[in-house]
Amino acid sequence: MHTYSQKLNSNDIARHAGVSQATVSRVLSGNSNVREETRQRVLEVIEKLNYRPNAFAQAMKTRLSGTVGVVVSRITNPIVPEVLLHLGDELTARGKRMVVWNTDTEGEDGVLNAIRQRVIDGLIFTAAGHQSAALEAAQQTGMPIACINRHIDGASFNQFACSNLEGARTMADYLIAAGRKRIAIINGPLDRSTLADREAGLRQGLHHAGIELPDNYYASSDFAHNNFRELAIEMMSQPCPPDAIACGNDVIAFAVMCGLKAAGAKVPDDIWVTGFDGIEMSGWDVFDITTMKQPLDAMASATVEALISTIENSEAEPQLVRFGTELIIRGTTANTSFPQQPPTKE
Amino acid sequence: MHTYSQKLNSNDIARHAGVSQATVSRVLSGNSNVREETRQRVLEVIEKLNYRPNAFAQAMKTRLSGTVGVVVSRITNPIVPEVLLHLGDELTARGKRMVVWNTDTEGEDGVLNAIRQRVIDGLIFTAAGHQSAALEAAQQTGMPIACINRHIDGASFNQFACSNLEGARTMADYLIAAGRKRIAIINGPLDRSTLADREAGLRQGLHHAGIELPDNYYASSDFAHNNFRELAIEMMSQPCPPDAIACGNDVIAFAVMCGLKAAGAKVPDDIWVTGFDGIEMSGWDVFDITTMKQPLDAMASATVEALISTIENSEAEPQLVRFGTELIIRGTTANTSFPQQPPTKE
DNA sequence: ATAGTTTATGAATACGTATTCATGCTAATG
DNA sequence: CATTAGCATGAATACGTATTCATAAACTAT
Repeated sequence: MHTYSQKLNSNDIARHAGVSQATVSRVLSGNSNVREETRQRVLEVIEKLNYRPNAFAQAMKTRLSGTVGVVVSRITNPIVPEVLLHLGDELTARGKRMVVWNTDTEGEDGVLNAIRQRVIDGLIFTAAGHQSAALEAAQQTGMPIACINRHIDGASFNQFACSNLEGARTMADYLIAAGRKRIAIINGPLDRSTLADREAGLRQGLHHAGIELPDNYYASSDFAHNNFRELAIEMMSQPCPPDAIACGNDVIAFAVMCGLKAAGAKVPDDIWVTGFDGIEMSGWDVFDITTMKQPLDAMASATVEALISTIENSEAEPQLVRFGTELIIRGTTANTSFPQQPPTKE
Repeated sequence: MHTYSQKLNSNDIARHAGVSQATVSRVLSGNSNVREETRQRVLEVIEKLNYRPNAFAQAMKTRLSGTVGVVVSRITNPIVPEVLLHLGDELTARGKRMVVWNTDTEGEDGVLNAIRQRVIDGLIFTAAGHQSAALEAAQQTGMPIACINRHIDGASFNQFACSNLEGARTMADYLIAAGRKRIAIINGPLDRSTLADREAGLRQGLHHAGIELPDNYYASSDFAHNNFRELAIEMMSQPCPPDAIACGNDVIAFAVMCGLKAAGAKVPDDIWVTGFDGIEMSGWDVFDITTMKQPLDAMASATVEALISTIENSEAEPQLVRFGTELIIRGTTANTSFPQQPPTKE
């Protein structure tokens, strides 16, 4: 067994500094009831001997691990690493560690064990379907929870999402204002609140403009690149194909672009395409997709802050925070003039 | 402070089962010196009361956390989530947790603290430049280390990479056999061993075929999408542009494709493009890039196995394992006939 | 049958910290 | 000046487990 032996503990520091172990502990925890002179002496010894407190002993006493779990459904979905990037930054900046589980392939055993063993102080869930044994278990055990980029009505934990409905509504308004008449929707599974809300926003915009959404202009499918690709090909093979396809997110839009390429349809000459999320890749000029950008950094920051404050003070009441989105007009749509709304936190 | 109170400890179990706490501990650790009847009785009580041992107390005694750290340089680089996916699967399957640090934006403080505090049992490093304070610190403290998708000569830890040189050599051979005459290389920073080895392999192939690599057919740059895009545009604006561009990896190839599109060059009619890595997106048909696929799952599996065995038994001597790669011919090159070598672990 | 060995168990201890309780001390209040 | 309140500190304890040591019981070999 490759372990190590801790050279120093707080007793050693105490001895060297001529104080008791309790005082060392007080210095380290920032307890104010320590004479300044004593504090300095202890800190000097700590510095000189390069002492670090034993995290496990601390965890055992405080029942806090300094670690936060993040549950993602599919880490290879390009938006996920972007979310993880911001969450990780924020957590590290606050001295927390981030452990990640990818439930799509691993299943939920890892998270469930961590919850039961209480080796994490809190849990962040990202977008996915509603059913989750881990989410239930976390709630039952009273573990602090926060959700980012997903939303469940009446939840008892903090949730941070963008204004999916309003953003999609704006997207629809934009397409309509730009003169698109035959707008189609290609979307993913509706058990994802984000996708459902966006679809609702798009439909609202169409309805408001008095535009019909015929069945043959609507398609949805499971998450698999080829599915959306095929849907796009089918969509274009109709006698009267649409002149715009609004997609539930950027990744779907990528697949749709592939399908359009295969179908020989020119973007934006023959048809416009829009996404949602504003992930990095959407700006690559093979895609160059008009999209609605989520402020992931602000959302992640708020998520972490809320989770930590829940951990530190369970009194705070749970809330749902919506973040404004930003329309980014790119090459998959031809009209670049539309009143942009600044991204705002509501 | 939102903590919890552990309802049960091993003493409770002991009392209920009519044994001592030591025996409960023995049952849990799989110690064989326990009568079968006693073991059953204890297990029943554990089951009935739904008891879980306190992980922090265990960690304090055993000096093992059950957690492994993974250091990535930039998590939004699409190959990284694929690596993390496999590493996470493998670690979870072995009952370990995976904590992730993204040093590109966070810096190395998080890892360094974890190393000094010894809250992880081992560390996995993925591809990046050579200099790393975390890698040094981990070595100094004797923490078990494994590297995946990178390689340093004479290292004192296990390393798992694919045959970058041979793979790239095969790629060059393929291009040459298919009749390409003016082969260019666009590569990233050479302090990454993977990219340096691949370039060496490409050059070796060209040299062996007696083909010159003029300066104006070689370009390298930092990792930034637009850089590679510009390089591709420049490359094509020459009086006598190349008829193939071999890129250091798939992501570079994506950017090059963007540049070629902007430059009005048709792929594969005017020019061929190849990547390396075989990441998921390379198969999307907007890209459809001919590439050399790394067996990331096997590599991740071996990495985790080696790390854990290092943790469990520090005796094993460090080794460098190379994995065979697989040529995947797609739409960015026209010739589909080339003797494929099966992916083998050497 | 007797000495020796293995097996099964419990009592006791150690891991390293945070915290409570008790205490001597200083400063403030009347 | 006497009393009180607050401050700074140490001793002792608890967190929950793994492990060592000791011991009794159950075998094995002579």
